[in-house]
Amino acid sequence: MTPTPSATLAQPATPTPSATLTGPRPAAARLTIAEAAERTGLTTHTLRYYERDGLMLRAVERTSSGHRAYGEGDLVWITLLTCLRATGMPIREVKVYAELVRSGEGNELVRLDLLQSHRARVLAQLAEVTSHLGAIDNKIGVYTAKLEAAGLDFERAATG
Amino acid sequence: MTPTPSATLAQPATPTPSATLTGPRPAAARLTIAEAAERTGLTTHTLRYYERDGLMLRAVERTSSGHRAYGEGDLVWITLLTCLRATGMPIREVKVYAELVRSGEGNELVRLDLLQSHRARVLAQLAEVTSHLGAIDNKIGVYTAKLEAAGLDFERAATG
DNA sequence: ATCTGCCTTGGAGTGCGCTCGAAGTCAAGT
DNA sequence: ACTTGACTTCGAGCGCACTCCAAGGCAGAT
Repeated sequence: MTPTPSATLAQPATPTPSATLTGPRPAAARLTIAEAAERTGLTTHTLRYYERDGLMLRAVERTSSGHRAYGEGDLVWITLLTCLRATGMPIREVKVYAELVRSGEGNELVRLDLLQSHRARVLAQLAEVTSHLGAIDNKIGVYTAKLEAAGLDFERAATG
Repeated sequence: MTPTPSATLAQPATPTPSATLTGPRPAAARLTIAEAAERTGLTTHTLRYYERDGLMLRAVERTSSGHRAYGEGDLVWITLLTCLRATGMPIREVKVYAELVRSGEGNELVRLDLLQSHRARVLAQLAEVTSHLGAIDNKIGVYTAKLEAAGLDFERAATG
């Protein structure tokens, strides 16, 4: 394939000055945008779009050449984003949540509220979809019965 | 409110020549588009859009003045449309289904296939949403615990 | 030195599903 | 006769969430 993509970035123990910015741990692995895309199931386009749109907690780190370098924390956050988005939270609301988290401690109650009302909406929507699915199941039952009957007719005709 | 809206249309036993077109029954009640909208939960805009877009089985009947007059069959069909749409079937696929039904008997197997693969997709999506909801529930649990702990601290501080 | 390939940016484009507006018709009420 | 209000059509507009493009930068391989 291609040469190791994260050549300049993933030097496991390099004492880069920015290492201390992320935390006390020496140096976490950094991923290129393509790798992050693969891990998260999003496209690179979408990852850039999310960052542009303010859905990330902070700007993603960069290598010396300006390429994005995703850390473990970024991936964890993107995973949460994906949960919220996949359950139907609009981007504008995800953004609100991100802003709350970004602004630090003290608003946990607001965040909880936001998550809980989202949860309620999701439950309602699950119930609705399930009920509509029931109606579709009925329809499927009708067609199945119809075709089974036709099948019997056919069998009778073929056998008789 | 407004005077009886369906004045010209809903004359229960009028032997209008078009009555026989719908079926052997004398005269089914006909609804204005506004009434149909109210019953189905769609807007009048959406009802017209669906018809324009070929989602209806046939053009909705009209009064002498050109107004739409929805019959029971139309409402039943719209209800099915709503089930399909609410479970995430794209309009283009609903259209395919409508075309199958429109083209008469003989393609029941194809219709069944379509409904069953839709059903499978819906089940998959329900599972996905449910699983992501679980992750969100965890997050909610974390915040709840955090706030409960803070609440205890607060209580201790207030009491002590 | 040049080629390859992944990355960067800002901005434009796409697909879906409505949603709305303008201009006009019709029937009933005053 | 005129006003009101619900309806008609056609076509444009909108919000959402991507998705893509053009032009360019940088690093490693040949």
